[in-house]
Amino acid sequence: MEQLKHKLSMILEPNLVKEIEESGTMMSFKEGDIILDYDKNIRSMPLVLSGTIRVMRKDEEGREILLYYLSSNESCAMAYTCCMEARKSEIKAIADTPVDIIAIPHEKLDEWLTKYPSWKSYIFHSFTSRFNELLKSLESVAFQKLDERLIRYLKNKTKANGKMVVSLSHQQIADELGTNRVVVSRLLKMLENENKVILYRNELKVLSSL
Amino acid sequence: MEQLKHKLSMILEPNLVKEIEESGTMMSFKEGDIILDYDKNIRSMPLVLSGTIRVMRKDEEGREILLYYLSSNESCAMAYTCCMEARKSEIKAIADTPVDIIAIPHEKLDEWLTKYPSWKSYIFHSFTSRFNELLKSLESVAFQKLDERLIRYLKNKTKANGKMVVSLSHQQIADELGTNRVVVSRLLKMLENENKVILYRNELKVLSSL
DNA sequence: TTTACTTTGTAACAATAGTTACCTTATAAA
DNA sequence: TTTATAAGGTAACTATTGTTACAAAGTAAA
Repeated sequence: MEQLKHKLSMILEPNLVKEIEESGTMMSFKEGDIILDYDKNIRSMPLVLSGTIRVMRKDEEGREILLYYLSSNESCAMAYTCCMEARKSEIKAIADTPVDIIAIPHEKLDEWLTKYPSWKSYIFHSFTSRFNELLKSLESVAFQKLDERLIRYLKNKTKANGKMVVSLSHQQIADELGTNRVVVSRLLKMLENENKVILYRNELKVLSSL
Repeated sequence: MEQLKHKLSMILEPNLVKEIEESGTMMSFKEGDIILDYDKNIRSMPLVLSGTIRVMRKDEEGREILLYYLSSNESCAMAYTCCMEARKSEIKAIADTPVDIIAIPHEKLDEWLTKYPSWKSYIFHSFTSRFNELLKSLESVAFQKLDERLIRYLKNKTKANGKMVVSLSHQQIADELGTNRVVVSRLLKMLENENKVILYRNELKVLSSL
């Protein structure tokens, strides 16, 4: 709780931090836990205290795509809009590492917007960040070849999680990139031959040369 | 001006409409005019009264991508975030048809957010819409083949502009889809053979069978 | 009416990505 | 330890998209 106070006080005004403490709910998740799922009602917005959350979206044909990662002090703009408009979740949020969050009840989201200027800036800043992440993804998918996208993916992943080991099977990586396993194996093997990664079973290590 | 009043009063509260009239600036653009350009300071946010605006973004390598179209009563979330954070434009907005807008000065954007609930809903709703447009684009680029993307593009374009004629060269279409001219010519010719479009020079007509 | 320029059509080929099939090697379960 | 299952490696092939080159036709300028 002290950790929370300290982290948030860097960006939010004291009275607001106090209110967050009072009305927010601290929650912890272990790696792989589903924090939000499709079609559930969203009644609160998660604010990440520590760890990394992976946010996915599913299209009409059931194909999933990775939207972005949320790390410390970030919050989910998509969850926010769902809360505000009382819509069901169109996203899934999964703990990519062990995660601590504080869940803000939806009534407060709106109330604080008019009450605390720092909350307003924080929320709009959050929207801007998510927009930019999405735009970068869009550019990546539109213009980059798969090998470049894979490299970008691995870099993002290691950066978000703060460790150089990516604990995923080739199949899982393929799913997140929207391609298939054989292609990922092929490209990863090439990266290994270029001494940019080391491959293990269900795991790979990203080297600094990547 | 009466047209403006009527359109906005459907979604915004009367006092706010009055304020918009007082502090907003009406502007008209003809097809092809640049409404906002990269690296310019954005001091106001456009709210579209009539016509269609095409919003583009350029990546580091100078490649442009189509983000979305804005039609009647819509506003540009990207411009909004730029205004709020006093950043330079990262987008370009072009009149896709003759366009009337009302430009809202940036001081008001923030002020109204706390003052008028309907403005707050309107802005958040606008963010949500733009998010969803981007997500659809992302899904389209990630999962659809080029022929499907071209069809989606033509449908969007005709829907946004309200006419079945698309007045663009194959080269311009290729640029917006991030591919090259020969590919577009090839695919358009196939669509013509399937009686889904009719091709002319610098123009094509979308048929109802598309 | 020449001339120059732009747009479109098309063929031939190259590069990239996706698919199928099958094998080897870990790992977990019985 | 045997067996079953999951993960990864690789080859061969197909499909899709991108590239180059060139011809034909339309349009605008001289």
